[in-house]
Amino acid sequence: MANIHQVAKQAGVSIATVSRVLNNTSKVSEKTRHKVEKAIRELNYAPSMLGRNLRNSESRLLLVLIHTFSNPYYTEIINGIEDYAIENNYNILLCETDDNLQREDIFLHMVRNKLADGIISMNPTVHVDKLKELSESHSIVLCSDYYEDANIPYIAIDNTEAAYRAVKYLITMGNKKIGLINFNENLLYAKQRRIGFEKALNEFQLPICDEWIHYTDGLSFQDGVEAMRRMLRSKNRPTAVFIISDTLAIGAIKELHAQGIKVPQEMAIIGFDNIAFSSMTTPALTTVSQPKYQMGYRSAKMVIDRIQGLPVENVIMDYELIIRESTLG
Amino acid sequence: MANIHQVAKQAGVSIATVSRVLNNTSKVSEKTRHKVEKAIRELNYAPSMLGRNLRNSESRLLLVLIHTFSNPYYTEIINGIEDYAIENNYNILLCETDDNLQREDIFLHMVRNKLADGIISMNPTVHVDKLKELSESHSIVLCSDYYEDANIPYIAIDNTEAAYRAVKYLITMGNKKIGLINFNENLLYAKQRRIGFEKALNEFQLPICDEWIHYTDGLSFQDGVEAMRRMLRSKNRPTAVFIISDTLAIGAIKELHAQGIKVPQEMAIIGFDNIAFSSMTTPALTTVSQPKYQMGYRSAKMVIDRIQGLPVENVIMDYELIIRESTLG
DNA sequence: GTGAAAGCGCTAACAC
DNA sequence: GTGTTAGCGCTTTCAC
Repeated sequence: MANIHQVAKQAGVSIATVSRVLNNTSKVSEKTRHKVEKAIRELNYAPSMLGRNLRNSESRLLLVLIHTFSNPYYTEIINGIEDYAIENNYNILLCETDDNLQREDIFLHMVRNKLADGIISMNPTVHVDKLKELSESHSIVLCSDYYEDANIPYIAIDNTEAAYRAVKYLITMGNKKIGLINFNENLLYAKQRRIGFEKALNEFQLPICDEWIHYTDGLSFQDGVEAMRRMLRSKNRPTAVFIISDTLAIGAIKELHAQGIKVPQEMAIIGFDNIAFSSMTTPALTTVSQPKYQMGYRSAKMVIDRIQGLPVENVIMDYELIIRESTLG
Repeated sequence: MANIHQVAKQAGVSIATVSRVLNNTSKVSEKTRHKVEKAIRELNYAPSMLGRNLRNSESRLLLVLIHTFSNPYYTEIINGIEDYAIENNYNILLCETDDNLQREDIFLHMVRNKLADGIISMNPTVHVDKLKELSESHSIVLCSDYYEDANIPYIAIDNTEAAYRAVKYLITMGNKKIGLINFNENLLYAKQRRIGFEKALNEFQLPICDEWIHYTDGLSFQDGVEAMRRMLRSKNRPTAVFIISDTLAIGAIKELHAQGIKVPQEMAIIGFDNIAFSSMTTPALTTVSQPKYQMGYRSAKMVIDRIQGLPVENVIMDYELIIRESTLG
């Protein structure tokens, strides 16, 4: 493929002029512009980003760190990130870390190697100290999961409040025995949602019963099945359960079906995240919806602002309670 | 951040030697190697991929073209692509085209601009002529959806045969009235699956009834709901339906639930793709499974082989019928 | 085993 | 309005 020299030669101008035409960066006479454009067409020339990026010392690539592609929670966030990125001439590199610290290291190195200009991390298992250190010299933001004292800009919802609202809704529907299926509390959001859960029960002086609280090791459908199975071993059962993620909740409902327990008549279920499939299940799932697209869009803006040296502030977004069949008798 | 010159200076060697240490490319004495490594550590140096890529005139980036992230069919394919890519020091750029030709153009240009070394296209709506032309000078392969006469290497399953097998299974289960929900036949696989469907019915001399064949405009859950709703308007109903994609099938089942029709007792349903959620629905979905991870892994190998100038051949993979509750009385 | 130097393709400062 | 030139950070050929 042709390079800028050949275009310059063909058009009878200097390479500087070709560059000016390409980038519209300073005045070029109509006549020379036409000559250059003609040469570009004739040679089927496309400028090399390799040269441009080296010269500008930027890659215009953003890293998006996630735990796994297959978690549908991320898809809409990624759409938001991508839209803002493309609007601003950036591309995104989706990085799946799979709980693998070595793999995570590869990705974090990419920003040191100038292969990426910034990072949006949605990866709860990330090595916090490394990220913190990297954040001092590079542009990093956290999306939807964050660390309280890390001094890395983040965008998230108020998880405590959202969980509180969800459980309060279950209470106002007449439930007095309310359970919780939660994930590993190493994750800030899991801890916060448990606190919100307890806050609501305390406010209405309802019991917080250990038999009704179960933790999972993962966030998969199967983890939800198993957690509900454990909960159902007890004779004393809650009439409603708050489940920290939709995928877990869908698994829990599957197990309730299997055991012939009617949802919501015998047990109401409320999830969290409003993933696409939560409206497709039978019964459709009541859930807490985060403004996922917006969170992605704004986190992309945050990281690009940081790259350009602009000041960036933490953002707390609004959430919404989506009421569907799994809580409506 | 330090560059190779500063490391060379600090170590008291030439930049050539630093490069040799970095790339292990020719013999360097133990002593100088140590000096260089020490300097690298002291300066916290990381080589710039920008310089390396320009020099080597490669980006080590692969484009993966998909229609939309939110189609869960792709997630496992992408995992396969990513694994092979990372093993071979490539990264992948996921490109969502969203039926937007302009956006597609941006992505196709990236390979001309040297920002990507190759393309794996899984995008059925792609502008075939452009892709064909690009494929003459660049490394492109097609995964799971392909064009018969395009002369672009592809990897896929035998859709006709797979559909035939699925429908034959419905017949052996005793169904004599079998319907089809299909997608736009501009897509080769949609056409092929319809042909397989008809082949099975013809073989057993069963009727192909227009009332039982419905087409959708999209591949979403809601499209499935609506297609089934249309099918149920007719008094004369099939006892089993072959649906071309799991997401559509899950929508169809939702509508059957809503109308109080029991699956599989009153109507058996078989889907296609074996997406993760197809095992989570109630009833769990019988479906045709493609070896998605392997298809991704091998398509990555194909495109990297092409980049390196190796010969590449089309691949037809095996499929599998996964029998679950939606066809088992 | 090591160094000097050319050059990958581009942008931008400077000169005219 | 246009051309000359330096240089972004690296790899590799050619000497020695």
